[in-house]
Amino acid sequence: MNRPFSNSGQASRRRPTIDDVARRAGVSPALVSFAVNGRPGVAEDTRARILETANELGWRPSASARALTQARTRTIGLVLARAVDQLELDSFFVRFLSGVERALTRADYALLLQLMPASDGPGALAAYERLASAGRVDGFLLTDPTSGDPRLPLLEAAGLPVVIAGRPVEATRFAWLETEHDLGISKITEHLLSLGHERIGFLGGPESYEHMQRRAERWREALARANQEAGPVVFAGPDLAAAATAVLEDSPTAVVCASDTLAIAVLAAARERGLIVPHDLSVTGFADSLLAALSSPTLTSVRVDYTRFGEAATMALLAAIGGSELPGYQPSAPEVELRGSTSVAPARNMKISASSRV
Amino acid sequence: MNRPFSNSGQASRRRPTIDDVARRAGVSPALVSFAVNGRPGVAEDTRARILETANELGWRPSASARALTQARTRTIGLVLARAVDQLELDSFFVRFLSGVERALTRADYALLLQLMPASDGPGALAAYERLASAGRVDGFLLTDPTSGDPRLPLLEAAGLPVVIAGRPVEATRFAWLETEHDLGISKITEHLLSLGHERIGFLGGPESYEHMQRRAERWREALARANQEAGPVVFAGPDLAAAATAVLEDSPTAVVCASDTLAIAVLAAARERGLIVPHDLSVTGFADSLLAALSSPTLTSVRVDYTRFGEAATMALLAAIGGSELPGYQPSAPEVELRGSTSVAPARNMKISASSRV
DNA sequence: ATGAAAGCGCTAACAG
DNA sequence: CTGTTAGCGCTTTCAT
Repeated sequence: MNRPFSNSGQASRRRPTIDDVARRAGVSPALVSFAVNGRPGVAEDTRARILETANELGWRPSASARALTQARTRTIGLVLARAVDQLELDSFFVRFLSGVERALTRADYALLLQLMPASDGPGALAAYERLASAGRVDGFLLTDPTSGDPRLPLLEAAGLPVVIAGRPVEATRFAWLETEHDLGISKITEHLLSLGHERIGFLGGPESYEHMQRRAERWREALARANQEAGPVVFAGPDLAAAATAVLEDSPTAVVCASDTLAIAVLAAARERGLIVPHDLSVTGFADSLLAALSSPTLTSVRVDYTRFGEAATMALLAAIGGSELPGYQPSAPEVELRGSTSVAPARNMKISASSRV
Repeated sequence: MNRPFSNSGQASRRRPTIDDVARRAGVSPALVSFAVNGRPGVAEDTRARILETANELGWRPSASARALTQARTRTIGLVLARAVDQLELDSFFVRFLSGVERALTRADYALLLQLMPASDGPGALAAYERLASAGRVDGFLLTDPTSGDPRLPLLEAAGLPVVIAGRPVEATRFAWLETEHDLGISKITEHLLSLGHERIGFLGGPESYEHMQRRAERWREALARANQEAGPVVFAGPDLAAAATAVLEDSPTAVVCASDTLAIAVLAAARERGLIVPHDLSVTGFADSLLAALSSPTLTSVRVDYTRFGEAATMALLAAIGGSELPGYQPSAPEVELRGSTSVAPARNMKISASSRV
């Protein structure tokens, strides 16, 4: 099936340069530069003539030349170190990315994306190092901060602007911002409590992630507030199915999952165990992905606006790069989307739950 | 939750330049350049000393400066114009991307990724135009070719190397390569036929995509070979649920879906209709995503090696950029992964299907 | 084997 | 308002 037709296109006529435009418009290159950069001090008609000429020639300033003179590439870097299987079903990244792009496009910036096998920790570090020392990007967006995150010292040494999308564990001089994702866990746990569940488990992703620890914490706190003992806690490794099976071992009546994917895995594990969801077991997801609406049963899940998060993080980074005041970010509260995977606790199936605080 | 600690890091000491390295090593800048670029004609010990000095200073050639002199950015562009919801559950892109990155990293190239709302057709075109005319990339990778694809003339005019990941509908001078994804549809349709199904429907994604048309075609051909009439055909728009409902209207006993997501939607629609899968209805997916293994029932699906596809496409593009011979690509045959969503046709539930050709 | 010098395409003082 | 002159950091002839 590999039948290339011919050569794949050569840059025949060379791209026009600012000199071509200047000559054609009968002005100096400098004036062209001023005109296209919207600087004051260019006669209106001259500016118009210049822009028109530029258009005729299809000329735009070369990003490379510009990068050299301004010491700015108009590019930011994002290194994603997660297993392909993980990324694939994780609505976070796609949504986050689309927010990033939205902010970037407005500012005429571009995104340099580097994907890395999650296993390759040193590889990811090297990627940051490479991009930074070659001056390929003006700054980095960091996601998934961990405790003892090795990227922080590396990037502080590199002296590039960085914004962390998430909450750094150790102190850092980098700006960071975070959603109220953990509030979603509090809410959904409280919801389960209000349904009468008395044995609520927690299934998280990799424990090294700060956001996973925090979600577990919120779950624990919510139970504590209700004077309940914590149910089983499992942090999943690569084998989601095994983790899902493990969390069910202690027979919880409900499991709070830190992602929709994990929740789907629990649904599958429950089925194998002969449990009917939500009759015998309530399960909640996180992220409210398309998955949640399509699964069987549909998934009660937490919705967080990751697109706006990506947008805000990017705006913060652009501000840091430009040396301007960091814009504020007021995260919207996560919402619990009630669907078919949750109901009153098994022992109380006959009762009517009076107060469903969500 | 937005509590930046302080300013987000300024480039304190300026990055070292080639002159710094040259001075420190007691040679000329030119020699440093030769040394780091592995050119012959540099004494071994001199080269060693230079490289060591460069390392001490943490110096690497500036990508911007290099881009200017070599008229090459070492960056390729990929513009993705799909709705976030679509991307989110589509294993194609993540896998394809990871293949792209694999090839890129080896060649010390980087990826400029631009995400676009699918709705914004002109926006995507403009994105190509912007990246090309600013010389931000050395070439483009195109996915999802459509009939009358407006990107082709635009990019041919731009004179940049392009490789199409997919099969262009109209003739183009760009190289292209394609998986044997459609063979997967033939296989899976034949499998359903071997199970005795006599009313097999097809649910595809947007019909404008060449690969969707082709899959539908293969499905139809497989039925024709078996002297069967084609069952219902639906190409889904944004509302997957509606499309899934529509394809079930004519009561097929099996539905071949062009993606796992569509298949999951059919599972949901079937449930609503009171159909038991696979007892009353067989459903097949495409892409063999994690989803297929986690859904309920698990999904019989087609596995295509999209990672290798992304890698091959990228290698082809790099070859085109470098002006070297295009490498060959021998796609591996897609495999059908049998799972719980398919079984013998309802009318023949009592029979034993003798020959399961997969 | 090494160095000097001229650009790559643009922007940024500084003059006029 | 507009043009001239230097670079930005690197690569690349062309000498030596």
